[in-house]
Amino acid sequence: MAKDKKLVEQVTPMNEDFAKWYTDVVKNAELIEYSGIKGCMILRPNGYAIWENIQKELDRRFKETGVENVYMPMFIPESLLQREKDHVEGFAPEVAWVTQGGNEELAERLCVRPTSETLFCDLYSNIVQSYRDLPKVYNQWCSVVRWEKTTRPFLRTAEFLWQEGHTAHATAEEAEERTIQMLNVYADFCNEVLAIPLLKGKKTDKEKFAGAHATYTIEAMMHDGKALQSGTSHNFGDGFAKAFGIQYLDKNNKLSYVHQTSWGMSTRIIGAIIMVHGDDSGLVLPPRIAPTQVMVIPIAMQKEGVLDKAKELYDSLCGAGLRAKLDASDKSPGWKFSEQEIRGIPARIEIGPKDIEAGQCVIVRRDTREKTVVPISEAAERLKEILENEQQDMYDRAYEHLHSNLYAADDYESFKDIIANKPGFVKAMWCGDEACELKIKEDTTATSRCIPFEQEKISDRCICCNKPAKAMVYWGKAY
RNA sequence: CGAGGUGUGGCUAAGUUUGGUAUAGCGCUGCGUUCGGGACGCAGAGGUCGCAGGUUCAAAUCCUGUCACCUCGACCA
Repeated sequence: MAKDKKLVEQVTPMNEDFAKWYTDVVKNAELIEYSGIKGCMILRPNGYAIWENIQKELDRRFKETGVENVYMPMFIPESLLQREKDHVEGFAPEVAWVTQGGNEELAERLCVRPTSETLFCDLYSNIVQSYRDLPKVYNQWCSVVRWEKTTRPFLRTAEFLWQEGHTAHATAEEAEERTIQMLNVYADFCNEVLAIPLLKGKKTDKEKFAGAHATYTIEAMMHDGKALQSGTSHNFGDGFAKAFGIQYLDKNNKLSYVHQTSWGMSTRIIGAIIMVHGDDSGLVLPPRIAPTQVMVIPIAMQKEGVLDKAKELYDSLCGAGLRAKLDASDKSPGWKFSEQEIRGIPARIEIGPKDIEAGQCVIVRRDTREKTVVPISEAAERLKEILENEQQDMYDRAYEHLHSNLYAADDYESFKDIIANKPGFVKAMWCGDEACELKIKEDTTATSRCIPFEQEKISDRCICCNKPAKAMVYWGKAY
C-alpha cells in the first residue's frame, strides 16, 4: 500500500470542492440522512446528540438569566399571523398552510409556524395586565417550518429545530438590555463551548427581522470565508405590542404598551461547527460539545488480556467524568481510527500488547493527530488536559482564520477586487442608504453582515456612493 | 420561480447512441485467518433499471407524460 494514500477517501478535499466536502462530512459522519421530503433531514444519533448537548448548555445559560420554558401550538390561524404587517409580509412567501382537517375543509386556514411571535403576542395580550406581571421572559424549544426553495443540511432546511425566546418588558431600556444580554449569551456560548469566534453587531434595516425595531447578530466565518449568521436577537420596541394590544397599567395607573424582544439559535449552528472546525479527514468537534470525547481503541484485541485492559481503561475514563466509548468491534484498528476521525471525536486512546507491557497507552488528538504516550494510571487526568488544550487551540485557529481574512477597503475598486478574489469579509464605510447595499449586492453578491459595536473609521465616505459615511460595516458573502 | 444536469441492489457507477439472459467495485451476512493507519480467503443475500402510459415478438435502452433529487441564479435564518 502506498504510503501517501489518503487516510479517508470518502471525503472530497475542501480546496477541491467545499460544498461537496461539506455534504460528504455531513453524510459520512452520519449526522443526518436525507428523508423523502425535500429539505427535510433526518437527524441521526451522531447529529442529534450534538443538538442535545447544545440544548443542555444553552438552556442552562438561559435559566441563569431568568428564562422560563413554555410550549406553544405549532399552528397559527391566518388572521393572527396577519396582525403585524411587516411580519406577515416577511414570512408569507415561505409558510406552509393547513387547509383541511380530516375530511373537512377548515373555515380559516392554519399556518405551520415559521416562528411564533404572533402566538406569544396573543398570549401576552391576555396575561399581562399590570406592571406587576412584567417582565415575561419565555422561551420554547421546538421546530419551525419555512418552505425554502434551496435547501442544504443544517444550513437551510424546510423544517428545523431551534429555540425562540420571547420577552415582554415595561420599558424600552429594559427590552434593549435583554436584547443585548441574550446576544451575549449566544456569543459566550459560541466562544466558550463551540470554540467559534464571532463578529457581533447590528443588522442594517434591509437585513433586520420582519417587524423588528432592531436586530443584533453574531456572524461567524466559515473555512471558505463565507459568513454564517449564527444567532440573532431582536428588539421589537412596542411595534408588536401595538399590533396585538399588549398593554399594562403602570405604577401611575397609566395604560402603556410593553416592549418586546425575541432571540433564536437553530440547528444551523451545527453547520457552523462543521465548517469552522472540520478538515479533510472529516468532522472535528470541540471537546466541550462532543457527545463522545474519547474513543478507546484496543489493538490486537484477540491477544490475551488486551480487551480486559481496554475495558478497565474505559471504565476509569467514564469514572473520571469523561464521555468515553470503547470500540470493541471486529474491524481493523486502521478502520477504527478513520471512523473516530471522520466522526470528529476529539481524541482516541490506542492500547495494545506493547503498551500494556509498558503500563502505558497512547492518546491521539483529533485536530493535530499529535500522539502522547502516558501511563495508564494517569490517562484520565492527562486526557482532560489534552482536551482542554485542544478546545483552546481550536478557538485560536478559528480566531486566526477570522482575523487574517478580514480586510479593509477605502475605495470601491479594491472593495470589489477583494470580494471577488479573496475569501473572507471586508470592512468598509457606509452611508446608511439601502440603495448602496443593493448596488453592492448586485456588483459583488456580498451583503452587509453587521454594523459592529466596535467601530473604526476607515474613511469619511461611503464605499459605494461616496456620500458622507455613517458607519463601518462588515461585508461578505453569506450562506 | 428561471437555466442546466441526474435518476440502474445500501453506496458509486458501466450498460442507453445501434432494443435481445441485469453487470462491476465498495458495503452487507456466515465461517476462518488477521489486528500500531480503512486486512485477507471461501461461501452467500440483495435490483418491478424513479413513476405512468405507448411502440415492439422483445424496452434499462425508442416515444409521450410525470415525479424526485443535484448544481448555478433569484428569495430567505
